[in-house]
Amino acid sequence: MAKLQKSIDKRNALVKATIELVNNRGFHATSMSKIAKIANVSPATIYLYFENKQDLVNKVYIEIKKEFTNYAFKNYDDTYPIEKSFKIIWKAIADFKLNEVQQALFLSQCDSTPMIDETCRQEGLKHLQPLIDLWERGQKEGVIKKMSPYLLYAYTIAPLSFLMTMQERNAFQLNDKHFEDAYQAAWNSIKE
Amino acid sequence: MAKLQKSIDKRNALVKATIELVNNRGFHATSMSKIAKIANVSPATIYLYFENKQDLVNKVYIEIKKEFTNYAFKNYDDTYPIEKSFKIIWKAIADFKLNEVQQALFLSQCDSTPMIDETCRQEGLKHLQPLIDLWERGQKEGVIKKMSPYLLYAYTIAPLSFLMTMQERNAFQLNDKHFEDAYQAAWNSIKE
Amino acid sequence: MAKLQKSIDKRNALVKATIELVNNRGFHATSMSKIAKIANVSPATIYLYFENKQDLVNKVYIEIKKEFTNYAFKNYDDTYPIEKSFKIIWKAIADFKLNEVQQALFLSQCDSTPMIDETCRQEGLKHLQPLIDLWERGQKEGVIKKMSPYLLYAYTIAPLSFLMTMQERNAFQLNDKHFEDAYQAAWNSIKE
Amino acid sequence: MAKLQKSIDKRNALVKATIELVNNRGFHATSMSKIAKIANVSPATIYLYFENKQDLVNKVYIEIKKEFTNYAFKNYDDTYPIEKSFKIIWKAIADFKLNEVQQALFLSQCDSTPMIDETCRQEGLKHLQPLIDLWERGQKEGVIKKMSPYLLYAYTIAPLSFLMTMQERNAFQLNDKHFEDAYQAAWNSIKE
DNA sequence: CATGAATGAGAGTTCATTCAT
DNA sequence: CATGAATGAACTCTCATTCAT
Repeated sequence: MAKLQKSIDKRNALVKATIELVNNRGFHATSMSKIAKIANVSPATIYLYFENKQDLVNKVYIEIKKEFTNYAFKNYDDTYPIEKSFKIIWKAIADFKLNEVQQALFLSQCDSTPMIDETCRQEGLKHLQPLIDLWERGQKEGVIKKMSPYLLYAYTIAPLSFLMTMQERNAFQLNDKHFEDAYQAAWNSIKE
Repeated sequence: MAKLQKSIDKRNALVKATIELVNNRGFHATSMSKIAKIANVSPATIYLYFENKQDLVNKVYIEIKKEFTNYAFKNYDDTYPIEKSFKIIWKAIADFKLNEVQQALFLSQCDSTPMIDETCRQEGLKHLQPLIDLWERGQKEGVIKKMSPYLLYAYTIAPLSFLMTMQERNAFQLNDKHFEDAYQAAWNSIKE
Repeated sequence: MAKLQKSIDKRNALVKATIELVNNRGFHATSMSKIAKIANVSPATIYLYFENKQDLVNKVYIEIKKEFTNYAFKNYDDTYPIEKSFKIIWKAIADFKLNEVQQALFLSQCDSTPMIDETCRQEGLKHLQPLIDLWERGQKEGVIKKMSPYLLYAYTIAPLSFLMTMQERNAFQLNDKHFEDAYQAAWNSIKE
Repeated sequence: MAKLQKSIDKRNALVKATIELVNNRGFHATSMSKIAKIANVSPATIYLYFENKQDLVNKVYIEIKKEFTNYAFKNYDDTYPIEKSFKIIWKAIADFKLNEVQQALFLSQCDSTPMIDETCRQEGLKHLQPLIDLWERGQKEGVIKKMSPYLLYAYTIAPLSFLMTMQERNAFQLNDKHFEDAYQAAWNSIKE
């Protein structure tokens, strides 16, 4: 195998191991040596790819956040009407949270604890702009309620994080009906 | 001062210190000696009141959760009509998250990380039963959509946690208009 | 044994172990765990008495330097004539270097490497003032050559460090005749 | 450029980097990778020229020591009278310590710490033989005091190391007058 | 000849917890 | 009831060294 590929593989293994451990045990119980063991490398090797533990978790956060936003807007086309556009994005985000559970859980934990540098968090937010823009257009067209985008986010996207967490903890199982109900609830809460 | 009172004061100081540190630095950066220092006691003293670190954080979680549910239902009276009842509870919960920010933030962090024992989390959930019951009645009366209570919670209460976190990070400032918008969004998402 | 005494004993054991290791292996090969092992305490215990490794070695340096100057001036009385005074101090210093070999070697190593903070070194120098003053008086009385005190020190005290090091390395053995020769050489190099 | 020359250049760069780091940071803070970085080579390259870290510092020591003795005796001619000969050698040594400060500081640090193998130190001493011989002749002619060569060295050469260190630390600045004073002090301490 | 990637071992330091007082 | 001192274990991170290329 090419040297470069081996490098990429190792880095990926480290990222994966970090996510897995933080999700299952929490950041406080995620040590560099555990990460190394799961990724099948020496602890010292981590420091070839990341400056230190904080840098590791920061970079993982940013990368996963980028994956998330790419996923969210992958089918989005701003020529569609507002509600259709919103539905496409909302479903994509819901899909991400249900299919890429590990990544989504990791983001959720980062977003509600002080384990990530503030600057990284800001960085991660930028890529949501298309959704904000869509909402603004929707408000101008009188299709969407005139509320702060924070409220719009709180009532359409944030609930998905909650549901994903519950599902992960086996509290309940999301089925197609739930999924449809959830979309209706989201749309009802923001439509004019 | 009575000996008993001094004991209670110390325990309270420990609980407060734990919340403060977990909120500001995160669980991973909250050490027993830091807690002791902030609470103005010796590290050894913690072990007079709590078995170990896990027990400390578990007990703090349960206590705050109890405060939270007491607060949520303090004005609730199950003879009122459904929507009025829901509004009372929702507003109480919103008040808690806006006024008792430290406690609410702590709960939020506990609920989205593996820092609390699963049994404690279950324990914490039980006290929400009156709200579940209210929803069930509402559904029977045809006032509230026939959705899983997890969905109802996701779309009415979970958004408040998100908004509180944003407010805490100075991302935005909740005013009365937001507050009213938020209630409408919550109600719209679950009303039949 | 009293608690305080046990504390003092532990600190002393740490200081002694540090000197021993730095002398025999060098600063680069003196690890905190080796120090702890020789002092018969846990590595963590070191940090009850010293902030970190640098602080440990800084403090040891300053303490030994103080012992050294106390020793140097213990029989000194500034009413004696210049040469008698000088001889008393010189002999005291020579005695220190020959009798308190470990301490003297440690100082010597600190003084010719960058292992000590510059401020500590300055601090250590202050206590030599009486010797500087004596030389100045001697120069005014025309008994001592009008040279920089650095030169006076270089030709009277510095040679003793060299001889001590040689003796420690078993290169040669200082006897009474050497001792007398050395004093004469020192005095000849600075007398008017 | 010839391949051989490039090799020599690399080795020289390594030697220079080692001296620089040991002088400025101390042996304890001089790592192989830092040496490599400053010398602009890969860490692995060091091991093409030196067996390991100890071998590197040993060899640098011996080489600089050889430069030092070459310098010391470069104008020496054993047909001159004793004092003239001594003066020539002393001034050469003083010149070395003032002009080749980096080399001289490195030797000084090696000579007062256990960072060099004992055998290397012995090796380094051998080349001083002409000075020892000169002193012996001087003693036979009754020009130089009948003292151990260790004492003669201690009072003529060792002070120069002290002065050089002080100058390097900006404690004071050697001028021509100091230089002359120093020679007189040296000679006075050993002349019959 | 030269290297960047890799690593086991060990560095300094902090931790949760205990215990004599 | 309360403590400061003490510690073994574990932490993050760096080191000297090796090896496939």
